[in-house]
Amino acid sequence: MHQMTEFERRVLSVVRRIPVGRVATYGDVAALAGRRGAARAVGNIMRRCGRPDVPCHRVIAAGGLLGGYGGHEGLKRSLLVAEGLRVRGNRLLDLARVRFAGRRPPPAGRTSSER
DNA sequence: TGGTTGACGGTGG
DNA sequence: TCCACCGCCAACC
Repeated sequence: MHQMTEFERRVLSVVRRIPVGRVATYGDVAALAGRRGAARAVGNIMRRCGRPDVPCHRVIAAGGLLGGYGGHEGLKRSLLVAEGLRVRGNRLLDLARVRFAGRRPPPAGRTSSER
C-alpha cells in the first residue's frame, strides 16, 4: 500500500476540510499543512491523488487559474460552477471572497454586501 | 545517493 | 494582461 508521508496525510486532511463553494490555493494548502512554500509539492500530491473523498477540484492556483486536473479542466470548472462559484474561461473570479484560509471567511465587511 | 519532475508562486519586463 | 524567469519542496526514478 502507499505509505503516506506525514506531509501528504496532512495535505489531504486540509483539502478535505475545504467547504463546498470555497477554494484554497496550492500555497494555502501547503501552509495549512505546515509547509509554507511547498505549493508545488502540494500540486504533485493532488496530481496523484484520485480519492473521491478529497475535493481536489477546490484547490486552484494563486492567480485564480484552475489548471491541471489531469487534463479534465472542463470537469474541474463544472464542479466549481456547480458549487456556485463564478468562472471565466479557465480562471476563477472573486478568489478573494471564496478563498478558504483555514478559517471562515472575513466578517463580511463593507465590500462584500454589494457585488 | 543524486538528479529530474511538476495540478506552484512571486517578480519583472 | 500575458509571458518569461527563478526560487521552492517533496515525490520519483
